[in-house]
Amino acid sequence: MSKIETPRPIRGTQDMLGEAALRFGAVVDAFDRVRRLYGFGRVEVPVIEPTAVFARSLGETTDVVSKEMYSFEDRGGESVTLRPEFTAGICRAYLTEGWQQHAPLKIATHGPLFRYERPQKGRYRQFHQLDAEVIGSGEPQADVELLCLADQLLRELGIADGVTLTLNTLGDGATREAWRAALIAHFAKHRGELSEDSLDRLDKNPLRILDSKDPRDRPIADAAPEIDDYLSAEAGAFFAAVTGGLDAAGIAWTRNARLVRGLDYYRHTAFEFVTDRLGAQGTVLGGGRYDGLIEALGGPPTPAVGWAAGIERLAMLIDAPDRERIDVAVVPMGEAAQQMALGILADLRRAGIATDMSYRGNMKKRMQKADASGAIWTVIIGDDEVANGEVTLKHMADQTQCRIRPDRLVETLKG
RNA sequence: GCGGUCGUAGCUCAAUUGGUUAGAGCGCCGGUUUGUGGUACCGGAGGUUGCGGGUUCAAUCCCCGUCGAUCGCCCCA
Repeated sequence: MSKIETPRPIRGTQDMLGEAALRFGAVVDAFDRVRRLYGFGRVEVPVIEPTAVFARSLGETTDVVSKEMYSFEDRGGESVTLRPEFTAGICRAYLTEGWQQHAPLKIATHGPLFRYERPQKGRYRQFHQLDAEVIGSGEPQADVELLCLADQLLRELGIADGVTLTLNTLGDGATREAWRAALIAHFAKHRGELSEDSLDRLDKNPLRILDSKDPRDRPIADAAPEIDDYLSAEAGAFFAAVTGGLDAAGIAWTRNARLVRGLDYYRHTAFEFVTDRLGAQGTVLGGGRYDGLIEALGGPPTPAVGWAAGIERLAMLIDAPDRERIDVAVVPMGEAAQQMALGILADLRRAGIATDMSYRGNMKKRMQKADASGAIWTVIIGDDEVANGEVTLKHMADQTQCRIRPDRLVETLKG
């Protein structure tokens, strides 16, 4: 008989147990708490979408679409894709599910996303994000509110001190086109001096040359035309309203005129919360305004703004959460005690007291497990207790114990 | 997709210039204690040194390939 080979996990996926899972959960819990405080409703959208949802919204030429998507034909012959981001799917739902009637719609979600990339620490093929969006609002207050939400989330996670909000404007459509044309003209003049990567970007994504790390590109990028020189009055006023709102809310920010977006649908506000504690994966939360996206999906002109944050990266930054512990461990000895224990176990749990009982083991084993579980109390049941209709309640830390009637347990433990 | 580093028990790491039964701590299991945990002591299980080739009398160590992790690039949150 040949040995059966255990299948390996797929590259870039994670299995989480113990602290890793607790960290992940702590991030999600904080997000869910804070999003309620801001009146952002929870939504769920599919993990799988027609490929066109992403191809249209992200742009056919972007790396995400051209080489990083998990796309395949389903059994019916339709090209489908595991979502590489949230925004496009949410906008599709906004159009196809009649969510337009709720505009401006403040919504939040979280879950797994998929990109076929080379894995690194904090970068996985199945990764997870938090996501918050305001759809159907062109007011700068929406941008400000989303940034406040992000800021408060980072504060509640205890990582705001190591993180900086960097902010930029990409202007409105006209601004962006004029600036983009000026950038292309500028970079084209220096074609011979640019890195190979940037020559490639010149065709596909010229804005990206601005934040190139290649030393050959830096002087050229630093000498490039500034967005501010192309900003329309309206776009300038919009940005001023956003920064003014942040100042009023007491949120620190720094302007980064080199901050751009890879995806074509962004307008006006672009922002990233960055840290230097995660190496190359320094962006912890990022987003911006994407007024052009819903039209790209065939919908009416609809302003929208949103952000996403990598749960894995946030989970690496927070302090380790306290481990989960139970209140009571039940320790029965013998058949009769076991039956009595099952009743007590059910009663305590129904009363909201976290209670556990080992499936097997002698008393010593069970006490060891009770201790390891972090239980504050143990309920010990042996032949004596069964005979008297009582149980022994022991406080683990004090090592004190007393006999008590089972129907008094809930009251005693809660008091 | 490109370049660098790394891959030894469940985990963190050892193993003299390539040399014979690959070690330790933690963890796990059992015992000292058949109605009492945390500490202590004793004992045990657990490795085809990631996988596949090659060089050599001999490979954890050298070479090639492959898979994986990691760092940077690319991309992106």
